[in-house]
Amino acid sequence: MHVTSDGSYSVRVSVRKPGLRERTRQAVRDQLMAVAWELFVQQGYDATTVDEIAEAAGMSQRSFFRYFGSKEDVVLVKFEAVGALLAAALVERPVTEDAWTALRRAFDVIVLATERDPRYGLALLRITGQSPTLRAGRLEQQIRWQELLTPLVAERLGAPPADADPDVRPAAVTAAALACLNIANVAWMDSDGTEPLDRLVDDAMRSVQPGAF
Amino acid sequence: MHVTSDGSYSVRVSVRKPGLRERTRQAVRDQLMAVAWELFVQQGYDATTVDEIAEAAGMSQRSFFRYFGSKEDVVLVKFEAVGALLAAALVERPVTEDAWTALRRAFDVIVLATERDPRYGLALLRITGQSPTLRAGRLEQQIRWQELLTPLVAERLGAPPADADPDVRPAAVTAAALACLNIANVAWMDSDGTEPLDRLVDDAMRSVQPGAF
DNA sequence: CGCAACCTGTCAGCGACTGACATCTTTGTC
DNA sequence: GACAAAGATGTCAGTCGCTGACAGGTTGCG
Repeated sequence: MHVTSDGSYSVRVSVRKPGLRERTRQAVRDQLMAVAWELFVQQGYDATTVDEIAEAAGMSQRSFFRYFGSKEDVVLVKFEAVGALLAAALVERPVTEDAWTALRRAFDVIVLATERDPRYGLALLRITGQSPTLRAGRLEQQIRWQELLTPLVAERLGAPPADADPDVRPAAVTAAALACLNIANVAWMDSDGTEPLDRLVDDAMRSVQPGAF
Repeated sequence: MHVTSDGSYSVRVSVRKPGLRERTRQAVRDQLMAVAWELFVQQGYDATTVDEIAEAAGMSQRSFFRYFGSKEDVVLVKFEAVGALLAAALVERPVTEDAWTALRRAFDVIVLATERDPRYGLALLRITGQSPTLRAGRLEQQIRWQELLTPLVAERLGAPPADADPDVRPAAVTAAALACLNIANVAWMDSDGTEPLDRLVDDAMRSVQPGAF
């Protein structure tokens, strides 16, 4: 909040147009991500130091950390947006669909994006699979997705059958579905993108889906 | 391998009795874990430095790292054994049981251990929930469990229905079950151990179980 | 114009972790 | 019991990720 000379307040609402400052900031972020990406692909994640990235982008290490909270963030931010996309796709599904099917269909946004540019997805999975830190970070991101999707799944499941003070069902269903997605992704990566991701996700989710046994 | 003066070889087989050396080594490890545990409980994981742990155990920081690969390992080794226990419990289940039920029953070894000493389990979950590093490490451990259990689940599922070059079903089922276990554990912790873990695991796994919809 | 907000680099420091070296004890063998 | 290999330990120095504090420059806006 900023107090003007006449004593009135001008509160910044987030509906303001980007402004040059923020746009440059985002541009730098993007460039930093691009530079880091290239280095990671070339020499691996662990073998690349933050100093290298910063220097390649023409700035000090300290400035790098003003744009990203940590080294892994440069990669992991790529996953952040996906959570919101997934949630948006899920609410779009017709209410008549059961939770499991709706989740499967929501995953299509990932499947389609991957099919559109398999090499990018492949590289992303490979890089994030390299270091334990990154593997862990990806899992953490999945937890965020889960937290985002669970309330939406809860609506579809309806009220719990009985007392059940803490209803674990929505979280369980969501987590199970995400686990399937994850398995499919790994299998897809292991096949070098040969196997159709579409089918892998289907297989994974069908094998757990209600009525499979 | 050791070459003796007459030119013969004496190869050490791993079937040797513990020996004082290994026993002391294990004792030091245990003591290190105990000391660290106490410090973590008292002042938190992040607020505790490796130097503190080492000093409290009467050794140098360097020596600490000769017993544990990393700071998080001191806590995470506690999960290592559980994987083997889980696998052992799973093979014990009758072959007539379907994979999902067998997994549920295998999880009883965790449920029972937790009910026997709830405070320990509660503290363990709380500590590992503190730092992002530890949360991530716990997830990594679950991946180990998954790798251990997947082949066993594969046996129960039998041959894939058709071609299905890479059969994702065993991994999917295993991962989904572990996800349920995880959800139940978190819910149990959130309830401060009030809710019976037994029921939470049941609820979580039933909600995903085949035939639930 | 002038001022405040923002961005920058530099320096210093912490904490996790590692390699190398020297020292001392234990262990197995003759 | 002497001897040599193997193991354990401490110290030192160094890397890397990350952070706070300070000083100076640039930009946006009234």
